[in-house]
Amino acid sequence: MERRIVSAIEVAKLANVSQSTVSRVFTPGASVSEKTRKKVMKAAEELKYQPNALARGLITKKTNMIGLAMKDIQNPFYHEVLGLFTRKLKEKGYSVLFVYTENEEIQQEEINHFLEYNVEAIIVTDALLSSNVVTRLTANNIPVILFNRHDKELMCHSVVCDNVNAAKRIGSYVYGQGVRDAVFITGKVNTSTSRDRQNGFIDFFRDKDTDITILEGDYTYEKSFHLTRNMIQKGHIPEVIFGANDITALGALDALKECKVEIPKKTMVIGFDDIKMSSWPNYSLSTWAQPINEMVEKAIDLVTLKDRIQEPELIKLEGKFIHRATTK
Amino acid sequence: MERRIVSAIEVAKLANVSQSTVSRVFTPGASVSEKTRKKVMKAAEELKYQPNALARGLITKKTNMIGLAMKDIQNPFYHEVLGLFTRKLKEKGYSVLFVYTENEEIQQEEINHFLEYNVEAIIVTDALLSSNVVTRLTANNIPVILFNRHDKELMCHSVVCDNVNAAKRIGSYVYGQGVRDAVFITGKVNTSTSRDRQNGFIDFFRDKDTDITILEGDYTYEKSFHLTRNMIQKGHIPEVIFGANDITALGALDALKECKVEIPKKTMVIGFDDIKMSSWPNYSLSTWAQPINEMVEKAIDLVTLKDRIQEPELIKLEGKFIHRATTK
DNA sequence: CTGAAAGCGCTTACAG
DNA sequence: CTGAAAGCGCTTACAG
Repeated sequence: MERRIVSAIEVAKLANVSQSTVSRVFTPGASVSEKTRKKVMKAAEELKYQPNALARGLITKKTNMIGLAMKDIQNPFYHEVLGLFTRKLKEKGYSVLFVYTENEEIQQEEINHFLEYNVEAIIVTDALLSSNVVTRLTANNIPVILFNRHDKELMCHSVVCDNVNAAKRIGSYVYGQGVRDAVFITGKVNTSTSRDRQNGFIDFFRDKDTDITILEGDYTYEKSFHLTRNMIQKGHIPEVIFGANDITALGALDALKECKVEIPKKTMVIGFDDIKMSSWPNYSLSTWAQPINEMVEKAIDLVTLKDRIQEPELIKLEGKFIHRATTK
Repeated sequence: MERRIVSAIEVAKLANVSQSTVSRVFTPGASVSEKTRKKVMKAAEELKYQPNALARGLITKKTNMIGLAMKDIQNPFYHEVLGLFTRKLKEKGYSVLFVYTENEEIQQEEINHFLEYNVEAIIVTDALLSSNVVTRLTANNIPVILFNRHDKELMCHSVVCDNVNAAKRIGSYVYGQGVRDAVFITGKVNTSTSRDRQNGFIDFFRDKDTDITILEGDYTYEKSFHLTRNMIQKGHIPEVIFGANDITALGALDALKECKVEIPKKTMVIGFDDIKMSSWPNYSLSTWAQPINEMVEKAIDLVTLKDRIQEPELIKLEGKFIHRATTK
């Protein structure tokens, strides 16, 4: 049994107009008389007609599809991001062609996928692209947007939270609380987010009388949990642990709890992202909330606005500190 | 600047063959001489040619796109499900057209979206469809698969974990541990998953000397947390709390902890799904692991196998109990 | 405002 | 094994 597609021709016959007219009825802005429009709509309804987006895309070269690539990780932050993108793109009439990638870098294979379907832009979140992939895409006039990542080498747009500044302000806050022994647990060190947060934090303390210890994590809960526990078992109990993201901070928090360290009295814990779980009573983690609504909107603007910016643009947004039970 | 698409014609010119031949080179199984194939491939490489999936889909009526619809919820279980679907579908050469829906029921609007792009099947997870939407889809010969939901009224396939039986076995386990006072916290009561788990649990205890209390939750952590805390504050501390899913159980667990109830000595806690967080040391939640790998595979088989089953099929898979720190 | 016609980039019988 | 041609379902100048 073949899938039967009702075409504009059938509607045209039923409505006694030409196929062109049917097409016009379904093209916003085309001139059709009200009478004709009604006649056509009635026939279309009857036949359950629906314009074929493929045929339309073929001729207009506007597919209304956006490629979204994401790396497969545990961070619920990206789940929220995905939800926002999908919804807001739909509002603007775009569909999302979705790809999960298992590699740190988006592969040519996945990009080809997008290319075959003629997506109008590619949004990459929590993953990177090699520069020749970007070059190729840009040559094809397909804008690429890095979300929550940036890379100076790459000729593409980026939308990020101002991680450096956020980390500085966190540093300033804990210093004000009297902290003289701080730990930063990194995420994956090759990510700009982890680097920026680390640099901002260190930078604030540059000429202060505070010890900063950097522990190399990988954005997983488990790694962070073990790093923290090891540190405590070696006798080092810092006054604050700042995790490169919430998941990292949560791992540290649980390790502290297991070791019966008083929180926040003895040790404060701060994360980054403000994922849903951080607000759970059991955790009540202080964290930096990324302004993901605005971030997603900016990203979408970059791909949908009429006159696209050609120069790679780096958009930084602020966000804010959320004070909960793990800070004084 | 227009997006320029390299077409088969350009490749044909460069390789000195007809456009049909170029097409054949890119059609698996078509007969082309090795010599011609090489010549064409070389030209294609040079021009960075890529067959246009839209044009191909238009003529073959095989778009290789699968529509995936999901409701916007906090449960990381669905994040894992999404990841598995995307990866496994890609392996089989399918793309995923993704839609998040905010409503309990997938709307006509979203389905139209899928229809316009001529998806070959629609997979719906954690959401429902109205029966006339399904009828319309089936009439168009587009198979619909409910994942982790089922509905007898609907003429579509379903892939679920055998929730009734799993809940029975959980009942049997805790009864064996001497439990005579059990609480079940439901999820959204209009979901088959919550209903089945509840029914299985109750069913096991039908003629046993055990009190069963049903608390109506909604699959959120917060609701479950408050339900549990209220119950404890009223003086009712049951011997086991079985949550309709892990998030629900986690909410209950945190409430118990806050009230200093000994776990699992005084009260055991059991969830359902085995999301990643359940294995975190701080929680170490006992739960029922759904066999999501197999479930996803079965679902994909249903849509990709050559001779599709016409009769709506309900596939039930077992899964297994994961014993952790919240049970004796 | 409306119709006839060309064309988007492909696949696939049909010949040879 | 290969080419010429028809056609998938649409949009869009071009006339009228």
